[in-house]
Amino acid sequence: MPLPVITVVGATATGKSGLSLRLAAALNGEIVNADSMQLYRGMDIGTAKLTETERAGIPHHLLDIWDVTETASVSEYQRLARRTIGDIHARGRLPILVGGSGLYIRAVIDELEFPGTDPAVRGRLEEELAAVGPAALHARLAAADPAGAAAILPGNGRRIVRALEVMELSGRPFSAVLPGFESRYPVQQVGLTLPRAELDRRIDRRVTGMWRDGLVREVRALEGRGLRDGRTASRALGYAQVLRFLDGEWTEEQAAAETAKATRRFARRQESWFRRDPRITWLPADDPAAGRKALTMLAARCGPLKRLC
RNA sequence: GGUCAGGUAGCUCAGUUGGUACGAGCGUCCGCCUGAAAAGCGGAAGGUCGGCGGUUCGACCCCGCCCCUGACCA
Repeated sequence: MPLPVITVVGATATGKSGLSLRLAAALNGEIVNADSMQLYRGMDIGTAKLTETERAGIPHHLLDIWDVTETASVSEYQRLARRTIGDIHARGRLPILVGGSGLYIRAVIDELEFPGTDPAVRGRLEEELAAVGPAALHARLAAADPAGAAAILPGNGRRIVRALEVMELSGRPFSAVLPGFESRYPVQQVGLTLPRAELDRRIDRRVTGMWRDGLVREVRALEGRGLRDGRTASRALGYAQVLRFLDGEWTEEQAAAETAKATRRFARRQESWFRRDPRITWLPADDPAAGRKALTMLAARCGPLKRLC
């Protein structure tokens, strides 16, 4: 019989970390990070990673496992997270998956399979993309896999390349592996929401705080460890903007303003991603009783809490 | 007080030498999404073209007056 998993999701700055601590303490839980950028070592301030003290003795998993030069991989994350969840279950405790990276969450809790990748094939397709543009590649995809092409907009070069790569490597249409919402674990998902105005205020406050806490210094240090070569890490919110400041392209004030702007945009995308998952139960993040309500909700859904759902 | 420039979408600006505003970027809202996902891609809604009068079949574009902004001169 499969064992349960709790998730805490929602846009950035809604208080997921805080809620997860509360749930972990009350439910004999351990926290599994599902934030794609907190996976990186040394990216602390800009990712609002909980400090050791803030973690309050509650075990946190999958933080600081990648070097900033490594390209992120959902597939690798999926493997690690599932193994971690298995370990937590084996200890008789409750895994709480927390983060704002929607695809990462789904990769863990749903039946998603990621066909392999091949640097040579990928590289060749990317060169081709640069040469002929996305429309031509999209046409080719449409000819081979109409359903797959329909799921990707013609301007989205990156995803077209991946679809062609999957077809070339697997010999199957890309559309053969598109997912539904089939949970792999009995999962209870808690989502935190905020009114836009309040969300934006919190984002501004958070960005200001990051600058005050030394984000620029952190980026400088990471630069020495190859941040600029990192395909994923160098594009992270805050980090990308500080790099442009260090390049003299932007003033420091501009970099901060652009970070807040990009973060607002990101938060909209997160909401739109999570919104369509019907399994999520949403709670207002600005409700002081949100934590208690989450626990009540979980208790109602799962029966006596001691039995872990 | 005078001269000049300018007042067009929430913002920054294009544009028509008079014939229903082709607008663009940003913002906003919405959506998409399987090995880069804090990435990538798309759609929509927004305008009495500063105000009032005049000329004209017809004015955002011409004329007059007024208001506002900026620069310069006094």
